[in-house]
This record gives sequence, structure tokens and C-alpha cells, in this order.
Amino acid sequence: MLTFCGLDYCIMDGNGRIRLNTRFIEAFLAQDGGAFAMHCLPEGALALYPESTFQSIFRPEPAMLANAAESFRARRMLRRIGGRTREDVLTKQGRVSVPPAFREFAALTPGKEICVVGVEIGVELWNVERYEAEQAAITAHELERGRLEMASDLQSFGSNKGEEK
Amino acid sequence: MLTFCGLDYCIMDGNGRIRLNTRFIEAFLAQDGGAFAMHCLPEGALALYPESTFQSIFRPEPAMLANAAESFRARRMLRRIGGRTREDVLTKQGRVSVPPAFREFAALTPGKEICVVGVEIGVELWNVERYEAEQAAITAHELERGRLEMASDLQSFGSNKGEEK
DNA sequence: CTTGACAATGGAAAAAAATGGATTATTTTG
DNA sequence: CAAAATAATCCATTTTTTTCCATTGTCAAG
Repeated sequence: MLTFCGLDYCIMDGNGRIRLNTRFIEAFLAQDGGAFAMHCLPEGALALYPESTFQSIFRPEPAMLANAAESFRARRMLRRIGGRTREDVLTKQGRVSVPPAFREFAALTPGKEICVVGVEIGVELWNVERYEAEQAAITAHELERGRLEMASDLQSFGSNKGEEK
Repeated sequence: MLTFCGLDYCIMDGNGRIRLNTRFIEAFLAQDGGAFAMHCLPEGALALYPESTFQSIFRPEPAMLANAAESFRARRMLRRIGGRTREDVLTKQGRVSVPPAFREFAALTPGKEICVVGVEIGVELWNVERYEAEQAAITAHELERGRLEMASDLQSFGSNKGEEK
């Protein structure tokens, strides 16, 4: 069953907060009582994962923690997660406020429309243009895949022109 | 036996919902008590599959879930399914409401006519013009396939001109 | 230490949209 | 042609979404 699914367009209010739709609110409440982690993804969007999901996916290995003092790479890894993550709890009204630094990171402008995307294990907050570009990339890949599949269907007859017009 | 078959034209009401015909309603009720998944296809249409059918097709690999932190590709996969799917249940009257983002995706306009196509394992909702274009593409492919099939029949005699005209 | 400005927070009212039911119209069937 | 079944429309109700406002907290200047 898909816990977090669907796509909403909604408005970030003048103070940089958004209200999740009812299904998402209930999913967060059910999983960790509304506790979640907000994390900046390299794609330029913000992911919200229920607290426990975040822990199980992003928790650094003990070895990493032990190495932090000596290892440049270990420190960078911890910084990457730590500096780009914030933990919080949904308000009673199911609102999430996005801190200024994160808003800037994800190009989310107070007062403007944003996308809230269900991604099975949580949700992602996207700038609309960025999300549409992401969608287009996904669709283009799928269509190309379909095109090749159909072309190969004709190949079985030893077609000398597998490409259609 | 073809559970879902046939083609209907019907009207999406002013609130973005459609009512399935009796055969489809009964098929959905019979399979999962009316529970279904609505999924955006790259062709630009919406597929409705009974819950269990959808699960068997799109069940996410556990690896994908675990890799969400590290893998760009894993996140995109979760986004591809999660962001483009919604689970729901038929109402008592057999109505399905299509959320705004999905309406836009499939070019389904409230108050206008759409196509409901039986596709054996479920149904698809199409914008009328898009469906007609798809039909044309299917026919063109079949004809091309037939042409190649006949040509290859001649090949068996070592014809020096396998191509016709 | 107090005051004032600013931002963040929480709550609630107003607006908009979705929902469910029932009525009306249309088509199919006998 | 009449009756039944199906499809479409309308309307009242509920829910959701958005906007607005009051309160709280923080920081800086006096």
C-alpha cells in the first residue's frame, strides 16, 4: 500500500509555511505522531520523512561517527546530513514551516505555489518549475523506452527500417 | 474472460469526477471491493487498476526504499510511482474523482467528454483527441507490421527484391 | 532593564472545493 | 410504445483550503 502518494499544488503562505493535505497529515501522525525530518536533497527539493524513516535511512554508521575526528570524508558526510536536515513536528493544523535557508535552497517563495509530491516513504516539496522539469525528464525516459520497445516488435520480421519516420 | 473491455465515451462532471459504467463498477467491486489505484501513464492518460493488480505490477523493491538517501535513481523511482499514483475506493454510485493535478496531466476537462477504455486488467481514462491519436498510432503500427510480415513470407524463396514498391 | 520593531506561531473565520444523494434526462430492452 | 436501466445534472452538506488577525517570542537600541 502506498502510504504517501499523489501530487498537490498548494500555496506557501507569506510566512513560509505550507499546510499538508489531510491524507499526508494522517500518514505522518500515524507513523511518528507527526514528528518528521526535513532534508535538502541534491535535486534542489526538500524531503519530509517521518522521523523513524529518516533515522533508518540516513543514520550514519557507527564507524563514521568514530572516524569523524580524523577523517575529512567522514566529517563531510556528517555535515552533509546534519547541515541540511531539520527535525520538527507537524502543528495541530498540519502546517510545516520552512526555515529561510531551506526555502532559498529549494527556491520556494512565500506567497507562491509549490508542489507537494508523495514519494511512498514521505513527501517532497518542490518549486513548480523544477518539478515540471523533473517530470518531463521522467516522462521522456519512459517514452523513449516505449519507442524502442515498439521498434523491436517490428525487428522480428527482419525489418530493414526499424525506425519509424 | 475479459474482465475489463469495451470503450465508453462519458462526461466528466463539473467537479472533475466520472461515473463508470455498470460492467466496470462490478468488475472493480468483484476484484478488490472497489479499491483501486489511479496511475498517470507516460502516454498522457490515467490508468485505473484494481488495488491488487496495481500492487503486483508496481510493488517497490525494498532496495529502492533503503537507497533513498544515497541514490538519485532510487529517489526518482519513488517519485515516479508515488507522485503519479493515488489510491482510492469507488463511491456507492460508482464514481471516481480525479484530483486536479492528475486532470491536468491527462488533459481531462471538467464538463467535457472523455474516453473510458477497457484494457483487460483495468481501465484507462483518456482525453478524446489523445485517444484518437493513440488509436491511429496503433493502427499504423499494425499495418506496418503486417507489411513486414508479408514481405518476410516472400523472403523464404530467396527473393532478390523483398521490398514491395 | 525596558521598549519597540520584526518575525514566528497558533488559532479561527471566510472562501472554495469536494462529496454524497437524489432528481431528471436519456438510452436500452422487452 | 412502455418499462426498466443507465447516464447526466443539480443541489445541499460537509470538508478542505486559504486568508486574516491576535499572540508570542526574539533581538537590538535606547
